[in-house]
Amino acid sequence: MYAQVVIETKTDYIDSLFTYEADDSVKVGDIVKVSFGKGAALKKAYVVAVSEDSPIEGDCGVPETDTDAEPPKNKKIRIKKISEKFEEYSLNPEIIDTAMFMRRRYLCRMIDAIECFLPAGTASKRGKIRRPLQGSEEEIQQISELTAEQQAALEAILPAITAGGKAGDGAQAGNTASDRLFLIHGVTGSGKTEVYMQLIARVLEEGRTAMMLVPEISLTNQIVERFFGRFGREKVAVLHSKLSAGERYDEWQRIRRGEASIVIGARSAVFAPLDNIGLIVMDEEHETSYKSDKSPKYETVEIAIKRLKAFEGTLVLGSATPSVVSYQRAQEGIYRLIEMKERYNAVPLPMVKTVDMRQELRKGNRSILSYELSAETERCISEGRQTIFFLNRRGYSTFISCRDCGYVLKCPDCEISLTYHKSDGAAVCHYCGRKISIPKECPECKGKHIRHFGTGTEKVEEYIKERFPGVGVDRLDLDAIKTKGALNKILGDFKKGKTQILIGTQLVAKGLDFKNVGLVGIISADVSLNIPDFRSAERTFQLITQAAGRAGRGDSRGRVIIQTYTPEHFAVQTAAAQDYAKFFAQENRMRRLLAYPPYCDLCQLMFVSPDESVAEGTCSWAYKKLKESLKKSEQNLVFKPQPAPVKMESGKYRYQLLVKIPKGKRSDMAQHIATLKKIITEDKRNKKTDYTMLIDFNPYSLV
DNA sequence: AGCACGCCGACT
DNA sequence: GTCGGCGTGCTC
Repeated sequence: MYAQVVIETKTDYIDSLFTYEADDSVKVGDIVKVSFGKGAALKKAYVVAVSEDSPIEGDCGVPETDTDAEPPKNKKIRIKKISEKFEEYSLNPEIIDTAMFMRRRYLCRMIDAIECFLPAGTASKRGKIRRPLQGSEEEIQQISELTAEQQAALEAILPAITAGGKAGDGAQAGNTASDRLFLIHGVTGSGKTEVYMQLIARVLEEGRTAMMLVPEISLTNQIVERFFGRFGREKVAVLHSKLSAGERYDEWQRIRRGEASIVIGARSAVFAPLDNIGLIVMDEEHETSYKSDKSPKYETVEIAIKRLKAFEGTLVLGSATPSVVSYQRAQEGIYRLIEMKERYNAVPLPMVKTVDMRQELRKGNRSILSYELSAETERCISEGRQTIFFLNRRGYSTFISCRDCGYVLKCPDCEISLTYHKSDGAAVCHYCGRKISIPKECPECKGKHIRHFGTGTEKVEEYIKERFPGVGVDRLDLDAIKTKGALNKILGDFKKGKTQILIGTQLVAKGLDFKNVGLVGIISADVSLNIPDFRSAERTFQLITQAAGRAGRGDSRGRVIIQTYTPEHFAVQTAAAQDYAKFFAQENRMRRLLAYPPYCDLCQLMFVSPDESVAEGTCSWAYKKLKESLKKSEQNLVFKPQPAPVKMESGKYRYQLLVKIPKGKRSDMAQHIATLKKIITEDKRNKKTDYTMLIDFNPYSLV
């Protein structure tokens, strides 16, 4: 009996499988301890395959996907024995299979994929179970009558749940994988959460388990409380990175032992050790926090689908503003689309007005607030209602624009807003690297007022306090909530009415439910519109829609004012009209035309080194190597090396390659990149140069 | 990453 | 003579 294992190690070089002699009890997913290399200490290792007969014939037992598995060159290999079994916990074949999927999809190391599934922290010495949200309240809500749309959504999804998980039956019932993947497009307040909860209840009745994924759970204790109230504390486990290591460990064990059958959490909860998963819900599916920012840079929905496959489970994505990629998948029949258009409590959607800031300038108003937003704020204050100001300010990024006509400098090749680079004194396209000198006058209106801009929430706060003296003003952004408890204080003060005006970034746009907000002011819709990324229109639409959703959640209708220099932009117009279908149609057409996702995949290869010439040199070298490995007709898919938009980060220089991968060619290209990675690893070993290559498929931000 | 092997200079 | 410097290479 032999076992192939992945060794727990931090080195890049060891990303292959090693064979050990094992006794019959060893199974795939077991964790063992082995002696490895020269060292005396035992290392942890994860069993990914077992076989009866002598496997060392060139490591033939290596899983099908492992392209690295070269036969050892006639060197005799001493097969060691597994020393002991790690008894505290183990993984299982489904988890190992998903980890191998991650390795080939994201080109990460096997050990990094496996570690996603492991608990942080260790067992408590005291044997006392540590549980998060111990003091929180259970919110009991009586289940009121479902709306027709909620009912319809349930009826559409329930058959998938009842048909799934019965090994073999699925296919006979005509139940294909796509019949178990749903996208709910439901306006804010259409009652999606109630639908989720009823589906989960049904899954539990079937004796299966469920996952409820939300972006940034630490900001939304509300939903945990609702789940505690509905399903009971014991059945629900909470997982996210803000928990202490101990709490995470104990929750993880409760899940693994089957004590908790519902997991609520942020993206990393998709790795929870649930078995027999019947349902995974991803609320606010368009949120960027579902993409991991560190290696492996996985897409939560892909892990969810992969895991569900093993159990014939059901996926439900929900959003008021689905991502273009997801909605297109629904158009193609990959997801089944469910529309929910009515608001639950029949409060009309807010009145939305767009203010053209160019006109304001002509009227002589150079301040942050337009006359109208200023006047509306005053009215709101006098009526005793509250105001939210929204500004999504990106720290370092600026854009270049004509103050007279609103024209924004864009790359003629990529249709992407150009970024001002001080060191170059030029406008640079972050996609193709093209540099353009900044024109003295506007190419559109010949105006002489071409400037780059920057206003953040702090500047807004300062201005508002001056403009409305004596009014309680607070700010909610990442800087403001650095200290513990600050978030709850800011939210609490606003809820109690201690503060009348709240200024914030996306944090104020997400899911906050304040009844007394009469006005939402979007300080500048242009901030997100002008970031140099092909998704800037999509993000702008989402942010405006979400921010607007904060107004008028009580009994009376709210107002929304959108300030912008580009009122004619379709993202602003469709958001103001609250017309997702129109937005999608136009954006989707553009993506197809320019061959951006969902009509291709992008891959970013980033070369990082403390030595700039090394970063630059290896990037160029890799560019050559990668092109060489491709067919002539495909070589134009690799863009020239260029310094990353943020050229230096924490003392290291960054150069990048972008690869545009045509639809359906992702795994082919991944093979080429995997080969490149191998060459790079060898090169590093030989030359001992200090650099790393980071691989990111469909990065969420190219800046 | 560790860890041992191995081939040159300083020291009891 | 021998101790130990860290350059080199491997890990089933």
